[in-house]
Amino acid sequence: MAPPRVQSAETSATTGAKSAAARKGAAVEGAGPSPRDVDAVGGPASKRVLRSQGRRTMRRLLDAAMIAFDQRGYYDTRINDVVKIAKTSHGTFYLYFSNKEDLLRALVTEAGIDAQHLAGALDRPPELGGTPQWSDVRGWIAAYSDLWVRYAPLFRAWTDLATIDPSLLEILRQTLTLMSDALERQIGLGASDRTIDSNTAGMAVLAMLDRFHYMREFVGQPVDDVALDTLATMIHRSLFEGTA
Amino acid sequence: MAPPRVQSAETSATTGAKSAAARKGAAVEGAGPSPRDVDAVGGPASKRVLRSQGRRTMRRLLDAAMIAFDQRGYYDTRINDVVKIAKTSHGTFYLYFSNKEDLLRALVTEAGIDAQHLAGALDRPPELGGTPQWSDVRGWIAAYSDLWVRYAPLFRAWTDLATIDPSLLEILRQTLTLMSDALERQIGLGASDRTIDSNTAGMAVLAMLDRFHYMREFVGQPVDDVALDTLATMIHRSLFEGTA
Amino acid sequence: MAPPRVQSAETSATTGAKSAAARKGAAVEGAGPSPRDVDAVGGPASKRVLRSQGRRTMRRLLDAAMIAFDQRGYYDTRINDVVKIAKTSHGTFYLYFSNKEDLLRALVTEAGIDAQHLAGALDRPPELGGTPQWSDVRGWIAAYSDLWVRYAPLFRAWTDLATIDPSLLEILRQTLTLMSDALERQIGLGASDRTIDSNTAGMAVLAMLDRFHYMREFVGQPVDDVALDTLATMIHRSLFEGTA
Amino acid sequence: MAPPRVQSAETSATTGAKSAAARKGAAVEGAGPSPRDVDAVGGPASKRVLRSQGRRTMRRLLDAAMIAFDQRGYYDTRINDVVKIAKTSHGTFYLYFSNKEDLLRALVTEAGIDAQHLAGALDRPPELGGTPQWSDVRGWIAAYSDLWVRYAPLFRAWTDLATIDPSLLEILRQTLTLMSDALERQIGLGASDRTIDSNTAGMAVLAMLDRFHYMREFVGQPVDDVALDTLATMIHRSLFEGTA
DNA sequence: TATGAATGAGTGTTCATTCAT
DNA sequence: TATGAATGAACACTCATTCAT
Repeated sequence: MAPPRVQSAETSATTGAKSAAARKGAAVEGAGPSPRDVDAVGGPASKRVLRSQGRRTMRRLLDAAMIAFDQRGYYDTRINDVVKIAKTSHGTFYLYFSNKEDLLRALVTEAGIDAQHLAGALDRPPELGGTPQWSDVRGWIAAYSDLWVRYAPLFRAWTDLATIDPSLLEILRQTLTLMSDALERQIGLGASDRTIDSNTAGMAVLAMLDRFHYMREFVGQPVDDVALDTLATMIHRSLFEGTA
Repeated sequence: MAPPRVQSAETSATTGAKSAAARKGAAVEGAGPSPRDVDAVGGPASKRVLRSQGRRTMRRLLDAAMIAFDQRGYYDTRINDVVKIAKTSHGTFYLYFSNKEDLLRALVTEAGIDAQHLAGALDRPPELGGTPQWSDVRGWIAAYSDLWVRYAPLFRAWTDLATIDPSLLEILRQTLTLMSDALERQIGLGASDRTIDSNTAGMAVLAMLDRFHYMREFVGQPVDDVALDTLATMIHRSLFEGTA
Repeated sequence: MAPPRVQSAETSATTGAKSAAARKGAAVEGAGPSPRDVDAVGGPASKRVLRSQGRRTMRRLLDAAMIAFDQRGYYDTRINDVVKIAKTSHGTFYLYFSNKEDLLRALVTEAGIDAQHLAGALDRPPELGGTPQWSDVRGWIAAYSDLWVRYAPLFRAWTDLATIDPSLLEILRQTLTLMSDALERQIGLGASDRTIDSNTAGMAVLAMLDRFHYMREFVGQPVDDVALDTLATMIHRSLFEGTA
Repeated sequence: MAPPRVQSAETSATTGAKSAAARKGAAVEGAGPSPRDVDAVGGPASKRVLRSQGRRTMRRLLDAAMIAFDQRGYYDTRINDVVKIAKTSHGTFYLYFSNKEDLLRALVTEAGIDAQHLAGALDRPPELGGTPQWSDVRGWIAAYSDLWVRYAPLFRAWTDLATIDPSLLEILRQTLTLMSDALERQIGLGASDRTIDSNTAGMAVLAMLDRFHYMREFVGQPVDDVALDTLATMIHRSLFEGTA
């Protein structure tokens, strides 16, 4: 029914960026959107085995939630908003999720899985071996950008998600660490000098990528290829230049 | 949840960083914590002219709010929490602020003023003229770090603040732009090559600094001098190295 | 305070008056209590489509409000009082009305509709054609009296209702004008002399009827047939006597 | 300072009516506005002996209340509104009145005294002896109209005042009875036939006069001489015509 | 006598969650 | 499996009244 993504791939600014990345740099395989079929999330809240109708309803609710969070933010989203968008009823919601938090957890888990794929993809030797090249960096960035855009409502709300419940916080922390560590290892490959602490650097790169997307959106200039190229240059210079 | 991090400058983790910065790099003058006397905020919500007692109560409420936001986040803070911390009554709160949002606006305005001071301080020629040196960069970072720590609860909630009301959003957008532009100008001083779009770079630096603080706090390793040094090196390399 | 006077037509004090009127004078057809079935008020506050259960609950709330307004007056009635009488919950109330004002508007609208029926019934030629006879006048009075008694709590509160919100004021003004104009036309039928301004006279008759009911109730002598007969005589004399 | 009347005599529609009445009909002596000097209301709430400054403050509060009631109605008037208009402070209010009701009682008492004067004035033989003439009736009406206009905010709120507290209710009932009885006696002077119950008639006349003023104001056409003349004719006809 | 500040009981309203059909 | 209706705890906000100066 409704497309599972808040922004359809066709209109997404950085999807363009991504395919550009595929040309310009090395694509990070496996980081693309995992085909999100109806079974993707087992049924976080219920033990019930879902039949196909049930699975469809659940998917509708998840997608609706994503739309609602995108429009009003997590805190200002009411169960009411979600069920209205999903064109279902209040009671039905609680057939699939035990509460709002549970719904959120399901979404974050989905996003976490995609993020872990990305981390896994990062965690492999550079194209030409040895020190990562500009094109490698550009590839990471493209992949991250894609992820960000796909889950923008969750990324935007990140800060608050963390305060909502411990289990959520744990997912977030693990995902963050996973990606940060993967980056750290890549950075370690090239860092000849000891002026740079690769642990710090990994997180700094992640921080920049994450917040840059948010800020650009905030000031009304969504990220484009030019911007991503500049980021790639900055990161490559700061980490790998002169280490040849 | 998070430890109450709203503290006097003397005990702040990164205050150490700051004084270190003063030694290691060039301090950015004027960016230090403006002595926050009782008159700082005129009286954002009320037209009432406040006498000294009234001003003190208002200050108590603002400080209490900062503590409460720090402990539970904006959304989970109840007016009740604020007045309890401020040791005053429910009714008194509404004597000074028309609602929670209004209170938030007052705090954000305060922070915005400090941020503008910082932006102003950034906007001056490097110590030795010409291209900014590592010590200059280290100075910026120290100043920003200080600001972040002082207003951590607000910075953390940034994303959501923006969704709360338009006037708030405007303050945030202006502040962000101001700082980003100041950085952009500094970056323009050194960028000999055109591979880097200094506008993008300015925001990227800001993004990195902002989110890095949040992430480190998030994983339980608050920012320290070592980290800030690494950031300085990364930024300096990415923007000014080889442009001598 | 005042005895709960919201009763079924069968027990109403002036219903006696009305049936008396039917004997003594010409009944004003169509002005009787329209059978107030459950669908009477569509659903003033909500866009929700109500099923039969919902409609019953709404009716319960409307009736309860009438009782509560009768007992304590509009201003001193708490939502709490209404829901207690309706034997429902606080939350349910807000499912049907957006607030106390909205509830009031629904009631006034209902009353307005009945009043318009009455005005319509007034607006027809006298029984014998030509100048209205005493029995015609007695008929008007009986009909009005019935209306007043049925909606006594609203009539009593009239003055204040007008100050509550503009939409309410508009309903009231229209209803008043409608009835006043209908009377004016009737009066015009008989007024041979120009000493009497029939516009003024129409409103004066309405004023007398309305306030007389209130005052008698106020001094503890509810209106009876004797009183209504005297009123009929006064009005008939003042407007139509000697105009044969 | 502020004129003690809500409408100054010069601009009042029916003050014109009154002086007209003085020409057209027989003035009802003693019913004019009693000169309302500063001592008029002793100090209903406090036992304190007021000095001249205190008396002035009290007067300011009473006048302010009248203005506020006129603008927003009794229920929507806050102590705050009153003290703002009186240009005094919250605390001061409670120096003179023990609460809002007390303030209201003071005003109603004032009005009650004026009304009793009017009733007394009514209670005297007609100008020419025997049956009251048109000019007598016109005189009553003029006097009543004056009273109504002067205390319009209270007359308008009448219905609700009655529900506020028993002592208020008592004042109102007495005043109403007093006037109604005076009228009844006048009517009795002329009623040759027994078709009319003079008790009913007295209250009916009062009812008409009272509500007519309100309704005309309500539809935006304040009472004028033409209207009062028509009322006089109607009342005279209904009660005294053909009884010569 | 006057005043700005403080108080807190009382009330309206929201909304996640459960129930009955 | 789906739904409209019902619930009530939780919270925001008001405002008459008291207090301290």
